[in-house]
Amino acid sequence: MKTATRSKRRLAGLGTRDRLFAAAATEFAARGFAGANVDRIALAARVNKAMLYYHFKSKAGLYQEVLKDMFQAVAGRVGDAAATRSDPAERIKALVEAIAREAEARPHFPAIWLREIAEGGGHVDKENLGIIAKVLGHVAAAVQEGVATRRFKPANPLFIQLGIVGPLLMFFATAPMRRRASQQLAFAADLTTEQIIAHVQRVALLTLEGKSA
Amino acid sequence: MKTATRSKRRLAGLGTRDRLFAAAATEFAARGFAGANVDRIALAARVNKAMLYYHFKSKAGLYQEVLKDMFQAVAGRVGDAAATRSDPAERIKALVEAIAREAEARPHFPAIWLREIAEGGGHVDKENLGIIAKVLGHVAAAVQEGVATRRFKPANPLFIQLGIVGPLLMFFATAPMRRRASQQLAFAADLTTEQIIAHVQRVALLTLEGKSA
DNA sequence: GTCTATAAATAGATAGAC
DNA sequence: GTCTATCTATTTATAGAC
Repeated sequence: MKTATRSKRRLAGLGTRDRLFAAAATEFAARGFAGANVDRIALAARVNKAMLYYHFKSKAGLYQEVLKDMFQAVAGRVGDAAATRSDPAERIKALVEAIAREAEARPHFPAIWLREIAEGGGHVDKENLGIIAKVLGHVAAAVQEGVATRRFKPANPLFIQLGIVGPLLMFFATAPMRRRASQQLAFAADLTTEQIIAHVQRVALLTLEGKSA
Repeated sequence: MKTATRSKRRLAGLGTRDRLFAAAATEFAARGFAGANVDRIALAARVNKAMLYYHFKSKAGLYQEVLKDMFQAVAGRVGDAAATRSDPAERIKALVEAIAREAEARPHFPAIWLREIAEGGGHVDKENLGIIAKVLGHVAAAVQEGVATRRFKPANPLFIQLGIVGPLLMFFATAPMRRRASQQLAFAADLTTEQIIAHVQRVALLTLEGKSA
């Protein structure tokens, strides 16, 4: 199926504002904020460019909406996952799955997040920074409780977080590149979300439960 | 020390071409290819803008030089590390350290690499793609040998690679963000390269040696 | 190799009609 | 809410003198 067709289908039934939003998320993920082009966004949304300014005020305003939506969605899913498990190990596993599922639900999320990291969080306002800190807080709490009950060895929560988010973001973001090189790299082809989830969960728990250095 | 002073010191003694190159690497890392500005690069290099075109032909040409230098340096260091160890576990550890040391030596490397991943490798030409594949090949070879001698459990080399590169890139790239939030996040402050190296080495070996799923 | 001046294109944003 | 036409600023790139 051609890209235009796929994007047409994804846009079907959405109102003008939502179509602009969806097209913008894709454009920002593919090209970054500076590389994104409002003409292209409007074209992809099949909406007049002026509507973009009518609904979002500016390119920057549109980007902020995309960022906010993304962070809130991730934090929401992670918060739910953490709230419904009491066992620290189960909670870590649920956190991993929550992040991975969100990357599936919002395909623009990994690329945009990687770019924000590369940028040093330049576009991340205080509200979004708080959301990120909350996610890290969930990880830290699970680690701390596991350590308190001797189920985990002491570990820096940031390292645990990096060991979860880093591989997940890279896995999803490299999907197009891997597809392109799949002829040469057999083991890099046809990997599923389930597989990466299981792997990252296993690594996280081995790290927390395994013998220390 | 102010930024201007630091950059002035870093540029001291370099020729025009090298100063442009150094300034460009910093600019591309901070803003990405699209966000980078040739006027700003020339200003930071304290060189006339026309010299940029004289030496590099275009903004894109300059970026390609930076990319090529970066990939070759990483691949070189990783290749050396792999060549001088026979034990698979030692080789994995050496690979981790090689990548981390390169991130220290070329501070622009993590951000640029993260951006290229986010972009789906759009600027990565065939030569550079080959270099990346070679690094992944070193990881795959070490994994395979370890499995053959029963020291490692079977594992997908790509997942091992993601578990090494993902956390390392994130660690170095988030350094500025972490510094900004260090008041709120005690455990995220004052982490050293040695610590992240030791951690990633440990995780990689636990993953390869630990009990499977 | 170095610089000034400027061409040429791109792209964000808005006015104003409907 | 929607669209056309256009303004304006920015920015890559080059011509040509020294």
